[in-house]
Amino acid sequence: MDAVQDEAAGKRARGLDRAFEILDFLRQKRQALKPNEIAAQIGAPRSSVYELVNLLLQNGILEFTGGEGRVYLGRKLYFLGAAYENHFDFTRECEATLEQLADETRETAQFCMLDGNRYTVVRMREGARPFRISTDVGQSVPIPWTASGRLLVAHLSDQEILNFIPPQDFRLPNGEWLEPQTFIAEVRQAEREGLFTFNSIVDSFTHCFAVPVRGEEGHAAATLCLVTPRDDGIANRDRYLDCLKKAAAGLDHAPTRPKRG
Amino acid sequence: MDAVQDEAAGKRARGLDRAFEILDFLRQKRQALKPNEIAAQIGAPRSSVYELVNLLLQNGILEFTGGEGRVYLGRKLYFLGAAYENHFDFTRECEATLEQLADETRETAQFCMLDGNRYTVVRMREGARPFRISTDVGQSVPIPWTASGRLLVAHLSDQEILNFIPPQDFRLPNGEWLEPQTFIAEVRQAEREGLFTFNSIVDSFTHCFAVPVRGEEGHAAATLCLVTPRDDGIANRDRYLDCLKKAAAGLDHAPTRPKRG
DNA sequence: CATCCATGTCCAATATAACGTACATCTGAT
DNA sequence: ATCAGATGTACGTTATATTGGACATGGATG
Repeated sequence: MDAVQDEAAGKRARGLDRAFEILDFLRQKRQALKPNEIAAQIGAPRSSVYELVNLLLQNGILEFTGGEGRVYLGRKLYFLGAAYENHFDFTRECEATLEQLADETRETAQFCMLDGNRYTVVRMREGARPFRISTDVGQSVPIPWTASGRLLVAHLSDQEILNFIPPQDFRLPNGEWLEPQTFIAEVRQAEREGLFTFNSIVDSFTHCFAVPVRGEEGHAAATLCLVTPRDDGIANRDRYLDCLKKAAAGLDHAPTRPKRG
Repeated sequence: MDAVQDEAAGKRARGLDRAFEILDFLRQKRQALKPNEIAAQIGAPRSSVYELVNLLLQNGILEFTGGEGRVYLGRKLYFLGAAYENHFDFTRECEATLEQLADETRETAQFCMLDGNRYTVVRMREGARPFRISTDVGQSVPIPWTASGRLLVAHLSDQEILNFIPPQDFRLPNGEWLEPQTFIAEVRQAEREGLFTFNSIVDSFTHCFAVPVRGEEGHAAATLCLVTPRDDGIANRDRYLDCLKKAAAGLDHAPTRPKRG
């Protein structure tokens, strides 16, 4: 379930890698955990985890919270993240764009990016009739499960895509197997059309629309999405896509443009 | 100028510590740097820095940006920081409070916290007549230079304060030496009164007001501040302090209250 | 009471990470 | 052309970080 980067068996893990594995794990769990639980759930030696957790605590990267020795992500990470956000200043424009999209369509609008080799919703604006959205902000999910995923890897070659996406991520949440070649065909189609839409794979009642937000290098640095009830989505398809494209045009080149420097 | 944590000379540094030293350094500089520059400026072996930078790049903790092999904080840090912000959900209330403060006083309002053993402005709302504020958001500065600093260490014993604050931080920006005992006396006074105000040490034309925002443990987890022209500040002292105290009361216990869990 | 498990600490063995040094380019100055 | 500095790479040495396992504790269970 974890440990994607284990190259060979029986090798010692580097402290740095384990440390960030711990941080990522806490982010996924979204709750404070005891060092012991962390060790057990990520399959790392307990003594190593205790050592690393203590180091991270000293650095303010982790913090005690929730009692009983539980730890969670620390304030220092917030400061570092804020510095990133400040440098690549996309938040303000992004927020305004989502607002406008939600106003125009009354549907749920999302701003999405890659998180390593997975997909994540960076910001979301709920629509007029909020329903239970299947993926929360900050949760990272397999790329093939999402419409945006087709766009976010479109700049890679077929082989690079296969190397990039963990093989098990082609197993869909309903248990079905998505042929990588099928996925790649959809990627190429999405690339040509500059959009991708489908009935959600993750749930059974929504339709998803995604368009690319292009960064400095010209490929999709992010996506804008609408998540709609299936009937609504199909009925308003053209209008929704129009709104999305206009919105994306306003953000293009912005997500990777530094404010200064 | 750096390397506060060097215990004994001639010792090897731990990779993790160096890594976070690099991250913190980039945050301070607020710009992309070449690995070589980083090594030179933090006084670390070049080969070590190159190795660590490459590791951090692989993890998405650092990113290439600015060309010429320059690196800066990466997207992964943004995600981790967002998870922290989501867990300790203070941003929304904080933003609203600063807005209100700025409206009521027309002065610059700040929300400040400790960053390790230094002070940093987490969020700021500019007042009606924006002047050049001496400390930007995200820059960390010595605790003794700030009004908030008196409040943020008030829960520590005298000895703990002396151990906590790096000795060189008692050297003020104008070159004067602030006696630690004088500082501690001010801390105790601030603790009794539940506020601290003074003419800024950092510049020569502002007056600073600070009140504590109390966290779960009952001590100052953060502060709210007003930075005003000296005349204005002295003329409106009582009203400003009133606004600050009301605002802080609205945030009390909030900064460390988890949204869930 | 005896057992079991979860939790945390301590310690020695050894795989390896951090470091110094040498080397290869490239650029600009003299 | 020659030199000096800045930048990045490669590699062997050695200090040490990672690890497994022993040990201690406390709560729950039978």
